Amino acid sequence: MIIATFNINGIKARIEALPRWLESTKPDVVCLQEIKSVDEGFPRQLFEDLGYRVETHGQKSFNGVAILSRLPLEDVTRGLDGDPADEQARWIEATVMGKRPVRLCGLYLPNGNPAPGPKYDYKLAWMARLEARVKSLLASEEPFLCIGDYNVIPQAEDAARPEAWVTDALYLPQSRDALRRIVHLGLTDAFRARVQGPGHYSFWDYQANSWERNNGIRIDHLLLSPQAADMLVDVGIDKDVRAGDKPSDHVPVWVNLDA
DNA sequence: ATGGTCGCAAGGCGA
Repeated sequence: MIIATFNINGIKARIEALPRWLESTKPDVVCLQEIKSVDEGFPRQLFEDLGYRVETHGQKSFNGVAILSRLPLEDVTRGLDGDPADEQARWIEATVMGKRPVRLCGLYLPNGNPAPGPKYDYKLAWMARLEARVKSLLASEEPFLCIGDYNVIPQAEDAARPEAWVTDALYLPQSRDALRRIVHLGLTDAFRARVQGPGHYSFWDYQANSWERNNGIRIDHLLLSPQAADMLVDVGIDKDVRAGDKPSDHVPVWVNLDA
């Protein structure tokens, strides 16, 4: 089963590029981030016609996450526990009913810039809530994945120019510590379980010819529970998508799970 | 490099 994460940076702008990638890759399940649309504005018919069930958790203009799935989904929930006042659409969960049911969490972690400041405080608070949710899921002992745009560069090797990010919310020690704390609860970074070394990125800024210069960062991650990690067959980054017509600034990252 | 490029949505914010 191929499960992917893809920050599409606006569903309306990706109305051609997203189906093109789905048709060429045929993933079973995709978590989307930054749909930048309310639920009613999401072009669900387009994806249903391609064989996907569509579950959205949208918001006007900003944020917004969704799950596309060729397999049945059960127990879909929206929103991350821990702050009832939080109205930003950044979290969706569902159980994917394949050979073996897998709990799937799709997330769009806050960017946090500028740091320090209220946006950075929100990022760190959101990561604390994520940590609590992961602890709870681990206690259930069911296989699960937390995948999406984490807006965190885990290590220097995950940036082409780490020195350019030292004061950025994506790379500040507090951000990296918070992510490391979550991973060390017992999760596996699927990409790093299979691929070592520098030069592997999932985002290239639209500005300053970042793509042409390969000035990228790896911030889109698939974290697997121990039971899900045991099912890991393969991983990949669909880098070529960034060179297509009207691309997102992120590319899809995927895992093949024996599930 | 107090810009540079996008998306949403219709001016300015977010990334």
